[in-house]
Amino acid sequence: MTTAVTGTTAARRRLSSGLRPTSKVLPEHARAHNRSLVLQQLFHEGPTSRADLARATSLTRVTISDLVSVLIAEGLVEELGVRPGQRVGKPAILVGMRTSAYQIVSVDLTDDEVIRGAVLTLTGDFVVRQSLAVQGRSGDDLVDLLTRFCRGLIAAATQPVIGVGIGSPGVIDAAGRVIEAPNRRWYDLPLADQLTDRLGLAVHVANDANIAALGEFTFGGASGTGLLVLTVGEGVGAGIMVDGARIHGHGDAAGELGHVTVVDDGEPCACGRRGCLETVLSVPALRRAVDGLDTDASDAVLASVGRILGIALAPVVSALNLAEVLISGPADLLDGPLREAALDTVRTRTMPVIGSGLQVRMATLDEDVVLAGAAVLVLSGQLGVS
Amino acid sequence: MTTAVTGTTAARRRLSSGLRPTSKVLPEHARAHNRSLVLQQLFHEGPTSRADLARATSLTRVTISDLVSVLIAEGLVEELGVRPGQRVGKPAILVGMRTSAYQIVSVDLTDDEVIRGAVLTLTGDFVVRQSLAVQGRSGDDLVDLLTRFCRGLIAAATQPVIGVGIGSPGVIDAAGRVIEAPNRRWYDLPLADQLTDRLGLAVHVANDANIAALGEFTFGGASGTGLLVLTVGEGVGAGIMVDGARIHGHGDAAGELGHVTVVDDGEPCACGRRGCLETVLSVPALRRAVDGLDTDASDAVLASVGRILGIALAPVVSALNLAEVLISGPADLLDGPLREAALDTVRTRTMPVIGSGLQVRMATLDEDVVLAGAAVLVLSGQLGVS
DNA sequence: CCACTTAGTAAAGGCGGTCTACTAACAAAC
DNA sequence: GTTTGTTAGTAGACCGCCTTTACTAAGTGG
Repeated sequence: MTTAVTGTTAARRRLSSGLRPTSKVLPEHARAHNRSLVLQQLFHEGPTSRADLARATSLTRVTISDLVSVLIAEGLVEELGVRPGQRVGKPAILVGMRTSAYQIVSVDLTDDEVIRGAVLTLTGDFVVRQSLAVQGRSGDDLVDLLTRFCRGLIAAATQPVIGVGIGSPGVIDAAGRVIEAPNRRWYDLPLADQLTDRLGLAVHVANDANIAALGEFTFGGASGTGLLVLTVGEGVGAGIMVDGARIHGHGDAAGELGHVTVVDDGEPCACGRRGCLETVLSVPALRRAVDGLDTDASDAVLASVGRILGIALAPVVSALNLAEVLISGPADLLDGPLREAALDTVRTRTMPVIGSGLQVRMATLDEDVVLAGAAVLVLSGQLGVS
Repeated sequence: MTTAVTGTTAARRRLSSGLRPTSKVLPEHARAHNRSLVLQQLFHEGPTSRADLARATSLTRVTISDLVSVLIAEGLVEELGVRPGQRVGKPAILVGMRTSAYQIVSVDLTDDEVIRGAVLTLTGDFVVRQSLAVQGRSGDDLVDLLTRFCRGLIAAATQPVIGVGIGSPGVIDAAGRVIEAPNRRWYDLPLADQLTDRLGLAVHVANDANIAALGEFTFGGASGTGLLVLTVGEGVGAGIMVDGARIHGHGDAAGELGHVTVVDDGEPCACGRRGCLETVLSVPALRRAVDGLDTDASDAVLASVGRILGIALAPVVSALNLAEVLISGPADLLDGPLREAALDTVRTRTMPVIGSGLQVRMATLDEDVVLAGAAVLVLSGQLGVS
């Protein structure tokens, strides 16, 4: 039964929608993309022959040879001799990324009192660590201090530095402009641009909790198609990757989970409201809650916090169809009844399709997540690798 | 005070992470991209001169002329004569997209009992509507019926059809393969490919609730950088756009909000669990809840559902830093105390940065959201426009 | 030793953009 | 009425990027 209703329903459409900033693409951008493809392959699969690169990227051997020769000339890639193991045909010459020939400078501004920094190889191995007391500095003073700190790290690097990555609390846009970071008294500050000028080196800046997800994705082997990394410290933050990309959000404030109300009429929060996730899940709050309790009682408390967390996570996990939730912070508090209760709660509060495949586990990079994430920021910004 | 801690912390990294399917880019892809850029501009801004297109895209006038001449040859674009209004210099010739010279076929499979379809112009105006009783068909039978229905719509089109868009319940991957749609008895069915073969036309298939977000984005003027469209009908679903892209999720099941537990020990749900969002927010549930109540009592009930919804949405809004939540469904139930309570609840349960900019309003496309969204699927798949 | 296989390179060709230089068509100034 | 200046659009030369085709190089296996 086919009802034909030739209609003239006037569409009430507003076609002139917001910004659509997609910009033009030139052949040279295609080249850059393919170049990144080669580096990505070498980065993740290790030494590979040109022919194999061609097969993996579906580019021709000719193009690969050309790209590789440029990368070799730049010093990013080197020939590693013939591939061992006998096969038919001409033996392949392996080429590999010179992951220890360049280094990355990473800075973690999460802590209010101390700047932590490191020099890393391209594979995320730590070469040098430094830290510096903030001593109450903020605003421009802090930028100056940060600049000096970066210079020190760059000087401490034992190989050429390809860029500087910085993870900071606050709302930071995709260009590395700090929209607001109250604790640092930074408002509408083009931090990445300023530091790029001062250091003469590419500087990338992003929210600390957000890039923790990048760190776990690239160096922790986490999902990428559906990952939430919950950073539990003085406060609670989150970084999310879905469909292979980091989520920024409408106002670049994605991941601000710490101040979602989770307890009605709960404890007062530093933000002025009550019952925020931070009032139960931050490290100080947890320490206070379990202080002086025996194991059983403490486990019960931690499990109850885990259930609260699970209730808050369930809608997020469902909405985004996440594959993994990683928790980053002190394992003695988080990696036990709390984590298990959170997982159970999310599972029971979501449909099987969503919950059954979900993992809730501890982050693998511990207190280095943010430094690792900042390194990924540089890797992906400078080399297109992550 | 700089503490140098030259470290050898062995990174416990697992670089060989999951799939990284980014594929090669050729100059012709760049061409296609730039072509879409031109169409996008014409689609949203209306008739434009070649010179203005060049300025808007930052391509050169030469390139624009070339692209436009191809588009004219294809019949997608036409010259519209000299731009009215005197200015210095040679008068510009306006070119515009021939939005009514081509049509789109859209199908909405949301309803279990009736297939709804339409022929639309490229700007989303309805030209023809048809519907067809399902009469209990499912599985391959339903595919056959759907095929015939599409043929009928294509025949009913008054202009050449550029593609077919289909919105269906269930889990559907990016290639239009139905992973599972239990109500249709479709499991692991390459629906888009099959129909493309049978119809000889590009067919795009995606989850109905997911593409509702696309529809509201393109034809409803919604955000695109942070949008959640909640579809309330027999069930409850959602579609999400963040950072300009639709979210698919790890298992292509993003947006499955209907079966998140929101009431502890609540009503039993069709899914076998209890207290799912659907048990309080679906249209049948709402109708039952307000049946026979006077206005005040009914408003109170609706507001309480709104609060429940707000509690579930708050973590999602925070995590994604959404700009808008649109509710699609019967306005008499949804657009009153329910919507207002939901907005209030989200505002009070999130930090000001997140909640203050948030809008919670009714969707603008009513029961045509899914058809509109399916049209956007085609527009964006075939022309790169949305 | 010779066929076969695989790796890598060289040369020619096609596509896609830019840059430069041109013509076309108007307004305003003299 | 001519000149000047501005803007729109096009033609040709050029460069970058990838492909196709054809080649050389270097091994295995009969």
